[in-house]
Amino acid sequence: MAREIAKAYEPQQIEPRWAEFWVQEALFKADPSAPGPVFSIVIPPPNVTGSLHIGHMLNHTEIDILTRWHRMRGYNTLYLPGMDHAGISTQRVVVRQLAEQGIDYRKLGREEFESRVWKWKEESGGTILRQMRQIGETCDWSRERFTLSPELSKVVREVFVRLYEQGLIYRATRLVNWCPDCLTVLSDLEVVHEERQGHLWYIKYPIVGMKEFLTVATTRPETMLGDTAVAVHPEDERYKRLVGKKALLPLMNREIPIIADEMVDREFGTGAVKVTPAHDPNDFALGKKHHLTEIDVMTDDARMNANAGAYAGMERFAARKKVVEDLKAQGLLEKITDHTNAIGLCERSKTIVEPRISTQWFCKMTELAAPAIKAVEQYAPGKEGTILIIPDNRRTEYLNWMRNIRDWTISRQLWWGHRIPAWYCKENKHITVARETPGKCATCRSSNLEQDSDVLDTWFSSALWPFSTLGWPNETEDFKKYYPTSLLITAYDILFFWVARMIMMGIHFTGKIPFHAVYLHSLVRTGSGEKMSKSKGTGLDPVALNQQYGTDAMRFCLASMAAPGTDIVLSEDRLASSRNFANKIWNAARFLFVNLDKFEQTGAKLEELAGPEMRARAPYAVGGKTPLVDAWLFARLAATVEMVNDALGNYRFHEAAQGVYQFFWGDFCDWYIEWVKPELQSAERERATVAWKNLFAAFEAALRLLHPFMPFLTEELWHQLPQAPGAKSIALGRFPETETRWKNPDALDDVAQIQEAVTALRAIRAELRLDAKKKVLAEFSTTDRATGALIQANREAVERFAVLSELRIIPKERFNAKSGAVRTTAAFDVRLVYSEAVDAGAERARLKKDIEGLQKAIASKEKQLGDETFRSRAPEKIIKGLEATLTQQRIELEKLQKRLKDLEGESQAAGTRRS
RNA sequence: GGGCGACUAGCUCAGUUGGUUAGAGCGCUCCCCUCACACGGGAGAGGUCAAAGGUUCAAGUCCUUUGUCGCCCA
Repeated sequence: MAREIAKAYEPQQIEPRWAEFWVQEALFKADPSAPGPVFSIVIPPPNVTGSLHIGHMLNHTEIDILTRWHRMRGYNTLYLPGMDHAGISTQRVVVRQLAEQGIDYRKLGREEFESRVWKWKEESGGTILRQMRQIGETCDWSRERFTLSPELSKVVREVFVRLYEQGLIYRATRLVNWCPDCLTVLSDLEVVHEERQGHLWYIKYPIVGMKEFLTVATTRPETMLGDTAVAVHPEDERYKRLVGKKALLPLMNREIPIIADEMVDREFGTGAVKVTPAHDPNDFALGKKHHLTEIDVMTDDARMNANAGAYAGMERFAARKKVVEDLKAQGLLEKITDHTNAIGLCERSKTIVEPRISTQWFCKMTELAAPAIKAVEQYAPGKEGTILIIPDNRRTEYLNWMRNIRDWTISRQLWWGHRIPAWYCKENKHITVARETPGKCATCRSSNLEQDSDVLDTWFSSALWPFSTLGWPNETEDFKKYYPTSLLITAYDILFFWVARMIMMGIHFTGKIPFHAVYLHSLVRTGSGEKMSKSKGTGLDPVALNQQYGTDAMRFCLASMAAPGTDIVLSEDRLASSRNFANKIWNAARFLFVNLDKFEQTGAKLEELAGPEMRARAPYAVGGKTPLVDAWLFARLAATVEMVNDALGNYRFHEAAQGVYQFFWGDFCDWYIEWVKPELQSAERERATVAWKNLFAAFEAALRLLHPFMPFLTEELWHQLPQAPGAKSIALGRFPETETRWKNPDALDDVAQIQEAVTALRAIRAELRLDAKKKVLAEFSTTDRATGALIQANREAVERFAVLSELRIIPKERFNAKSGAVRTTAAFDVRLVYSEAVDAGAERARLKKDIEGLQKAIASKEKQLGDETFRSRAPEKIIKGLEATLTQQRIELEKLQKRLKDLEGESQAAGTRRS
């Protein structure tokens, strides 16, 4: 049967087919009752609003590589997909859409709004999950979860109630981070800091009863309208006499006390600061300490309220401008200086966060954090209940953050999310927290109840994800089998948002860690090193790039750059090189299939030559002896397999990817295929058959090795090879393990030596600019008999690789190093017998350079080996190795020097003749 | 302000416990459309490993200081 295969690799033709196949066949559905060790991983739930960006692509590539790898190694594997309801983001999206239709969401009312969001979610939410199917992620789609589903919402409520009953959730009035655009409170983590160029305004506050002023410096003059004190440092000699007196607050004409507190920084501004307890965290603390009044001068959307007197109704920055103008007009503005300050922005809307006094729900963290710290601190391989965080510097970051953790604001003034299960009775404002909607107040039995209107922080439900998705609090089969999960892979920028909270909640509620290890991967940056951003238009769109270069190329590219701890700078050049790799493999397969037709004409059957049972017994021997290059190929394969398994076990994706690349391209294509081409056509039936079997066996094993990185390409090609009856997918095949019988150090050495000879001969050709097709005579000489025999035995291959008419192996005495073009190594000399003149100048320059390098290397070794302390302290192995290398280098140097001398003699002789 | 990281070839990056002439991909130079592949083959050029000190028989690798850039926390 002739196999039709396109000349070039066209991912667009093959990817959709397999993506659909994997989903249709439900190949990756987990079975808790199946045997084998467990590998389970839950997706870091992407936002329901999101679409696949390059960061997901990296994250999912790593997850899927490890998932496929474990599955192929016989693990009972679960990769659980799902989504996060993304409170603020989703609400913002739908509010904006409604606004575009001229609808004010508040007028719709809560219920109607919620149903609109659900409708939006069903229709256009969850793009990412569709994209994940497209890119062939091996999720168990039957176990898809959503944080706001009825099941998971029940878990959220259960957890909230338990924490409340345990005293770990409480309601309090605090100064919180308020986003005037999202109109909700934010946790500390949702506020991002940014350095901005601003000003310091120096404002003169008249002192009551004195003809003096106290000048304060502030970065936010509009907040002065809410000042309730002025503070100085108690030791500050400049102001000691003023403490206890009153200042008259300009513009408001309110008398406020001048207080002393050690919190005041004497170096900042004038050393005197205005105190606005309702609008600044430090001032809030100061206010509590000194029992100051808290005057909130703003509305929830950051306009000045009635407490701001004449400024009421003005937007905060307009108010700032007006306040400054008015102060100036009254002669109370001393000066304005430049000042850089860190301002807090809402992570979502990028609006400047307003510190604001507000009653919210909080989660106590120190108690939850303690065991979560311990679990990471006490990590040791195999130690029960401990968690490995890699890379190591992230572990330190985690511990530092956890040790200084602060209470978490968990309520949000939104409509989209898990509504807080707390009810207040209208009469007495008693709080009732319950799993089911209560009929009566738990305290006063009033039936006049109203549920808290707020919802929970989205991250509150994400924190439960590793166990809520598996059925907790029920002891389900899934929970028993797959929890704790094996691993969490996520980007390091959400270490605190997700990972830390998952660990705390996991341990607290299940008594077990949520995962055994956390691998934190890098961020993908743009060419200029910035974090990719859709809004700035600097993000690469993975979907478009997958379309263009192939998902396999994208996966391989990301994997090959994913060194732990380093950010990835992705470029299209790099992507193209991965695509080229895919094409290389495609064409190697094409070579097999194209040539197979010829072979089949002799009556051979591929199924017999390359079926699974046959492949399993490779490498094959001819007349009882495995051909050198076949032994070499399988030895290289064994080394690669070992390396890849080791690298993947240690999250060293880049090493694994580069190992496969090197094997497939360097060893398999560049050397092996070229080497065995004549064998495949050999008139000797046994030789040809053996070559075919080994070729197929190695290729198929390499496909399985590559499969986790390039699933589509390998699936496509695998199906074109003869497989066992009923074998459905390469993804369910076995990942190669190191076969001891493949190992063969002698074959590795021998082929390396042959390659060295070939390279030397090719180098001479290149230097002489010989026509690539012109066959020339060459001589090979060595003092080592084994080397001579080796080259003799593989003469045909060397002749073909170096395009020689003949390679003569001649004794050293007969080797004429003086004429023709020569290359020399410690082990052998080669020479092209070529009548035309060699460019002696270039040859001399090259020799001199090589000699210089060798001399340097030799000198440093001689110095080292001559040192008694070195000899007494360095390990035997190092000394022996050094000595061996030194001997080789001395031989080589001597030969090169002789060659140089000969050349110089020649040119001198030529010069003499000329004169 | 506190903590962390990076600086290696023109570019983007590897380099696991200190140990024998420091590697890859892209780009560059030269030759070749050889019957799997020009998304290819072959041969090359290119680095005093940011700077200065120190520890050591031995430093890209460990320590200190400096410079430049970046990140996290407050």
